[in-house]
Amino acid sequence: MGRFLSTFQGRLDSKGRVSLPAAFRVVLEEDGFAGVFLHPALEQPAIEAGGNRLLATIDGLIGRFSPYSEARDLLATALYGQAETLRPDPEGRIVLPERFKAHAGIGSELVFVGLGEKFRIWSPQKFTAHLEEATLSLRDVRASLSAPDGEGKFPPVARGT
Amino acid sequence: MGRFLSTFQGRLDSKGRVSLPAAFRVVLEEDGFAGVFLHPALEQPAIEAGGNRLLATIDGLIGRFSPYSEARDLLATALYGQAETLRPDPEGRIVLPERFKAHAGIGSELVFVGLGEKFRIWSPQKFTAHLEEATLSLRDVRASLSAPDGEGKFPPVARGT
DNA sequence: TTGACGCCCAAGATTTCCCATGTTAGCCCA
DNA sequence: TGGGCTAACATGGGAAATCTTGGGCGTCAA
Repeated sequence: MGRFLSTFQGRLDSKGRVSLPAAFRVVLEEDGFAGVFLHPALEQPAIEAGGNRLLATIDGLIGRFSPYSEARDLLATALYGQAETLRPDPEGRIVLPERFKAHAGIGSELVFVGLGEKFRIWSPQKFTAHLEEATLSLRDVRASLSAPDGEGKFPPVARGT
Repeated sequence: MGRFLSTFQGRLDSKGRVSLPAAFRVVLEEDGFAGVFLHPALEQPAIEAGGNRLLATIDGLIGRFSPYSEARDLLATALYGQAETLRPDPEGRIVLPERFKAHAGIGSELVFVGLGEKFRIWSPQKFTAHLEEATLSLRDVRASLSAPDGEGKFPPVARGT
């Protein structure tokens, strides 16, 4: 299954529309999702977006808690309540809700960054800064890859698909 | 099947009507429910609402307790006894019973918050506070996902599809 | 008669759709 | 290998369809 790869620049037109990168639209269609699912990133001033795969991840997270449990309600509020599904117009453009633009500090320009099963939308400046920081942290991760298990800042974790 | 997603603002007009967000009406129709089912939230000053799926969840919850058990009576009283089914007018508006508005502290403005299989109706102020709490616990969950087993507010969960 | 409620109609404001125009990238052929 | 040609994309706007809101009426019931 295709992945979201590479980064693309975009600009909001006078009506607030941006076209999703064609490469990303292809992945979304493969994924069989009619539209894009978006939610604010937890720890970053960015928007996360994706299709069914992303949605399934979230469903999985919420679905572990039983209905009417406190944990479930809180998670659903933070994830579903802040999320949005947008349908691109026939040309593949979407309009970002004001709330998202505010969270990500997006003005008239933005950047789409592929992360494999999902992608992020950033303001160019914020992304540049984030990238720099990420590059630094990456060294630590890399170091932990070659260190014996259990050492390093990033403990290795088992992962499923 | 569609989910209730995102949050919407609403306002009561001079007759006490609010329009249900169009996106939510679509989900309710898909769900095949003629109207909206509402009941006061158990732990929060908010109203919970939904369609057949919500009803099924409630049935399941109550069904777990044996007939004539105290727990069952309590739940049934709280969930069914306080509930109400409203039918939107041709424009998709409903009138909230006074009792609900009182429970949720709703004045003339309110917020609809999608939670997947159901949605909640809050007073804007109360919701803002609740959202903050929800966001914090989401961070905890995220932390517990990457933390060593057994730590964090939320129990560790297995990963993988 | 008065008030609550349901239905109908009428704007206004958005959002969605449709079409037209630059641009870019890839391709074919001389 | 250079020069078009064509197909896909990204854009810009205008037109049409939706949604949200605010009232007007008529009905039913207290």
